[in-house]
Amino acid sequence: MAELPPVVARMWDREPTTRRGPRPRLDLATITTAAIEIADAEGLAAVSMSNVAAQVGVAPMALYRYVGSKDELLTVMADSAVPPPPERGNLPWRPYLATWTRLTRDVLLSRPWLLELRPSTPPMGPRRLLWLDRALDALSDTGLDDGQRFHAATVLTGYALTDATLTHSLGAGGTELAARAKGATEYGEILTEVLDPATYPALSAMMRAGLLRDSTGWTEDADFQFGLNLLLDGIEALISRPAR
Amino acid sequence: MAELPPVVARMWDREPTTRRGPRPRLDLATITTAAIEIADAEGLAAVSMSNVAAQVGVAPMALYRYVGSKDELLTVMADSAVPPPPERGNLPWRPYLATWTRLTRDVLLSRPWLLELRPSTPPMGPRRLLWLDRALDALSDTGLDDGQRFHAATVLTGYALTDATLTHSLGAGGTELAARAKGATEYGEILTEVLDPATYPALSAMMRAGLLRDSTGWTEDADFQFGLNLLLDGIEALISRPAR
DNA sequence: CCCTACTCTGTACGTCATACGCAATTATTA
DNA sequence: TAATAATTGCGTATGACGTACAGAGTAGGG
Repeated sequence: MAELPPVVARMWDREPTTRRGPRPRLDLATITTAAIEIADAEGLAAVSMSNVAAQVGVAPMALYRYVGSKDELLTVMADSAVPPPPERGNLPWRPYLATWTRLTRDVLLSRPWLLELRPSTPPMGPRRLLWLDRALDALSDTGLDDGQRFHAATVLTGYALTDATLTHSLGAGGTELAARAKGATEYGEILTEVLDPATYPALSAMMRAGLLRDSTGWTEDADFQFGLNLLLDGIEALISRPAR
Repeated sequence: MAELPPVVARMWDREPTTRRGPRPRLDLATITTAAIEIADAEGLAAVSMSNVAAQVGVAPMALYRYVGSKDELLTVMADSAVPPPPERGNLPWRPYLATWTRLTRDVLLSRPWLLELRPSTPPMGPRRLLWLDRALDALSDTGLDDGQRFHAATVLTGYALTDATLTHSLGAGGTELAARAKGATEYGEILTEVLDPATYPALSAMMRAGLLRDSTGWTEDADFQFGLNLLLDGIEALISRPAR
């Protein structure tokens, strides 16, 4: 039986019920909520141990009774910031996974600081695992085996993340650099200006043809739909293929 | 015409050729190479302005004549660390994009610190754009329009990134937290222990069935292949669909 | 009632990014 | 050739940050 890392234990409320010493004035959820509020309001850079401690009315070092390090706090935040997954209802796998993936992307866009958080650990928190569970459940009628379903979900998550990253960086940038190059139009202009058609034939041709430049009728939503259908087509092709 | 951000200009050697003042003792490439060496050897955390400056034999503040901030340096690193894309030869689009995606993943796994790097900007460096160009080029015979090809490439990149992240975090972890939970086996054990079958029916069933636990015959490569074929199937379905 | 485990706090340390100003150096202009 | 202007490299300084450590107070177990 594997020993649980301390933070994981606290994420799942696996603390021993009775303990000595003064009763804790905080719990992990309070700290996490405060940290998330700061991140929502002022960005991830403002999430310092001092700021979080001030937000919950405690000295900075007190937080270390609940979290082993700032990194652990960020890990917990990355899980708690995720809302519950959508209800399945009696939707077939394909439309359910479509909204599932879209909502995953929307969460990332509504909390852009989640994009700056690179998970150094596979998901182990209750919220993200709940999302995973629902995706696997949606695929349970399809005849795919465990590994296939697991990876289908992984692929969809990855797509949501990629699309959110791209959309966000083309939209309202956060960094100074991104602020300078904000907007798909300006990005296209920069590329057009910098690319040598000899070494970048396909890309520069595409740019000169006006991709990303004339935004007439362009909706990022259509782009998302496109890639999503691509993935779902792939899954469908896999399902309707004879089992091996 | 869009003004180029200063670092972008330097990445593309768009500096005026003659300038006053002392001749620069460095250039951006030297600094970047040094920074990459440090990241390769000691990890991204060891890439501080002081360390990089020491590596090239200069005072820390001297670097700011070449880079506007540490963030910019990281951006440039993220581009320079990427090798040239594979040659197309006369491969059809599908096998070419298969190795293209696999190599993308391999690059990320051979330089894990690239995974920790948040791309806050769409790719604007010469190396990454070259990769993009080759993928677009491979799709040029397929009858897909510009937007479709662009997004197909995006999807493949995203998949490589997702898979590399997962593989890396299940393999040799970097963080303390990941070190504790290293290995797919132990990850599976943790999940099995922590999941309540009532709220996580699909996932806990899958775990009890032994996914991720008995690694007999399990190769991460097969997993990668699986997801990749899924995507390529999706693209293929799109190609053979009548144009709209 | 004392001991023991546990919580919170204040202080302190080392590191980091980077703002500012100065001296040295070179191309341009007079 | 001499003066000017631009630009580089460097030293110093600052404020913020993560966190190690030690002590004081608190509550349950014996």
